[in-house]
Amino acid sequence: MSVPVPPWQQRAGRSRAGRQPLSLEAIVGTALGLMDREGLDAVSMRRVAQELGTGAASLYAYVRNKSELHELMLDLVIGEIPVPEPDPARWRDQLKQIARDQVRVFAEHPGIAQVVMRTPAPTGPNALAMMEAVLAILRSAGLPDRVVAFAADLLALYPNAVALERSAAFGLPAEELGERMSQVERYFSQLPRETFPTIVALLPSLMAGEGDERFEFGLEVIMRGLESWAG
Amino acid sequence: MSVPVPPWQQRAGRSRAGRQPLSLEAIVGTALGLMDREGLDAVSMRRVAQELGTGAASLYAYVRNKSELHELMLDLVIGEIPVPEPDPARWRDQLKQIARDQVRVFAEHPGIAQVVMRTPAPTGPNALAMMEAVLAILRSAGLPDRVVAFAADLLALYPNAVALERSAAFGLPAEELGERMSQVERYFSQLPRETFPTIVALLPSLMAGEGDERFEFGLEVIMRGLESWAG
DNA sequence: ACCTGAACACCGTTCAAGT
DNA sequence: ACCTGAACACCGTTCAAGT
Repeated sequence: MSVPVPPWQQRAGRSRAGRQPLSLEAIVGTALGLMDREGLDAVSMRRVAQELGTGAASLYAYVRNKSELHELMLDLVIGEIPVPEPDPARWRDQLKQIARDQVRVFAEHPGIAQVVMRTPAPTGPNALAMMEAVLAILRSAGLPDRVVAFAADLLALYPNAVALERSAAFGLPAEELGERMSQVERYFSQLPRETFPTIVALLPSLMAGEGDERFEFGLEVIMRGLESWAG
Repeated sequence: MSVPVPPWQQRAGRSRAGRQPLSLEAIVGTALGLMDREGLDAVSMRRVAQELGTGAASLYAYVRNKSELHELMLDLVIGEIPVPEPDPARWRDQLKQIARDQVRVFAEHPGIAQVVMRTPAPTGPNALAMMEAVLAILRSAGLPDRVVAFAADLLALYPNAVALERSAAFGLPAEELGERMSQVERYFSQLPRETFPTIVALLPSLMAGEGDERFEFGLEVIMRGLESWAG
């Protein structure tokens, strides 16, 4: 039972020396893969290190702390969002499409939305490239500088918030979420009409609409609002 | 050094029996106080129990798990947001004021914004009362039912997201945040003009505007967007 | 019914010691 | 310079045992 492992088998498979040398890229990539498979909570320093065949302490040679690791993961994900060439004639469509792509890419990496809201101002290279494009598109629409700056904020915040809302669902197992939603619907339909007349009256509309329909509505509200400042 | 504590002093001060009997109200209130003083991360089952002079296991007689505790805290906070009587003539102002009050109240309880985005659909009594009021105001504006339902979503999401963004800042000590912001500004001003022409050109506007000014802009965008559906 | 201590299986981060 | 094991001070939740 306690036969020593022969040297040529030691640290096989998961060995850091055997598989891949420790590097920032390997750490961030491993962390991202772990998050994709098991969610953000699984991305602990210990688990990431374990996947790389080392101990948690070794990671601190490459990242200051766990939130720095999170921010590096975020920029990698932002890099997957396509960045269009600004076309002044299609500014509304282009901004909407970026927002849609962002929600889609974030949905492919459940957990990253939790990171983005904790990051005061994403400044990775991919975040900067995205910011440059959004600002250029808004500017080409003939909006005043200050409106451009504030609108860029709003246009980042909204898809982030929607992705975050959706990823909260991903935290739970699918059946638990479905159960919760039908519980909510049942609960709403039993509310006293005297105290909550509007909720009861609007119940069908409140439950209607897939996620995408609601998201598209929000995008359209923002676009119509922004248009009112366009010259 | 190891003199036994006399019986009449045992469990004094923090004693559950002496101070307050264990109850759902006591648990949620203690948890909220702890969050206000030390942030959401401090609200562990163990810390809350410690403040009540008991062990973590005892809390499980009152709440299913930590996230149920979080949701109870959330409804208590939502209860602090003033709910207006719907006045059809002032629907824009009323909706804006609710959004402002929500951001203000959430700012008084840093950490609660993190809870709200993890809660699929807040259904506490205070959340329901707020929802009823928002739906009634939107309906009185003459918006179609489906627009009312979707707009209520959007009008909850936006202040939540803004509060969350601001509370991320509260996680860090104040000087660290200030340092980070000026680091960002310095970094932005050093970006190559060829690669990031729009960021560099808009730098003053990007850095301008207090939080409230940006928040008010977003509210105005949403209101102007919604108006385009009003009959 | 309500409460408890102890246990289980985890955390992030630091640090002295090794190569 | 890079890496490591061990330690420190924590977690949420379960469970058998007590009152």
